[in-house]
Amino acid sequence: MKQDKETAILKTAEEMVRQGGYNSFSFRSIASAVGIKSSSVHYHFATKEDLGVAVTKFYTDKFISALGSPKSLFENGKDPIVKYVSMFREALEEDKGMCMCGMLGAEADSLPESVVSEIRDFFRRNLLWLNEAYQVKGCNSSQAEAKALQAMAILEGAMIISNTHDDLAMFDLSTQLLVNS
Amino acid sequence: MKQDKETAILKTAEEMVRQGGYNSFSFRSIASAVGIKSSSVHYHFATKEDLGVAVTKFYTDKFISALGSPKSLFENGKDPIVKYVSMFREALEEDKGMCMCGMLGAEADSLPESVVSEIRDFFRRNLLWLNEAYQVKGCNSSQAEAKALQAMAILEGAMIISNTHDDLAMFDLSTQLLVNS
DNA sequence: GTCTATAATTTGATAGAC
DNA sequence: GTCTATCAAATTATAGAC
Repeated sequence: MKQDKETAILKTAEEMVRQGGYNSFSFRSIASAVGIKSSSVHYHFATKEDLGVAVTKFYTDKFISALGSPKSLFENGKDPIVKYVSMFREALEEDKGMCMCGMLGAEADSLPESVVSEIRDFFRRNLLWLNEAYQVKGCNSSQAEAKALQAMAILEGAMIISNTHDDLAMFDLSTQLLVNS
Repeated sequence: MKQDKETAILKTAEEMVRQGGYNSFSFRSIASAVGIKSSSVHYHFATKEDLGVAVTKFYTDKFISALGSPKSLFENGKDPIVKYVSMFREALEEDKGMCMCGMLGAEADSLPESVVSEIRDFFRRNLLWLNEAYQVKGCNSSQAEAKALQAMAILEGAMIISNTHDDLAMFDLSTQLLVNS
């Protein structure tokens, strides 16, 4: 696997944000984890805001890519919503903490506007995906839009509760309505 | 309204946590907002962990008290779930940011265990309330337990999404299944 | 690209006067 | 209870050598 320093920095930042939020990572802690000095992190990302924007884009692109298209999932006999739920579940299971944009969305009031803009882009793209998924499953456009938002809310909330209690069963019970329908 | 310094500190801390999380408040920022010096804040709460525990208890007690009992709400012709949803909505509307324990729950992996324990207590007491509410509305014990958890998840997630977009309509659409049933 | 060194600020926390 | 004064550590960020 290709692993240049820039990617290593982004991966480390992602992990730290998902466990403790925007204020829980520092240039030094990332540098230390990657095996370089903090000034070298600044070489790749001039300011914390720049790094915040970059890691949010990094996370969103990776997440959307891993999903595939709702239509092709459906055509292969897989329920795209079940797939979507399992993506969140795996993130919890691997002990990586919260959905990064759920975490940052909670902190939005205290974050730079450029970062908030990227968080919104995460939700916009994910809601589009879910909307398409519900239409593939037979919903009309207006039903699909509402269901997409409701699914997103359930998943973000389920992550919070499950993360707090370190209990995957709470995630499963919270999201069972999404999986059985 | 009685407003001793200790309460003023807790109120300020609550507001800051709800907007930016555990790492977004400092002894100095609280002191400045309350009109005292940081050493005086330390007089009331020796360590940040102590203050974190205290503000979480403060928030939970206030939240539960404001709810009233599901049974008496129901007997007065009010749907306890509708009341519960409106409590979260008002918090968003007054621009106070996230549910404090939703915020802290997201950050749980990086918080002192004593604080995490209080966050869990918030969820435990709220899930008990919701459980009772659904039983009052006619659910059996097992249905009520699942519905309580699902309602909590929807509300926490709806707050994240609505907070990110600064858009109450997204909260309303996310939670409409709770209100219409 | 990475390093050393350092600046300027903020942080949690303490000692001791009043 | 609140203050002044202070500390040690951590923070974001920059300058300049290699």
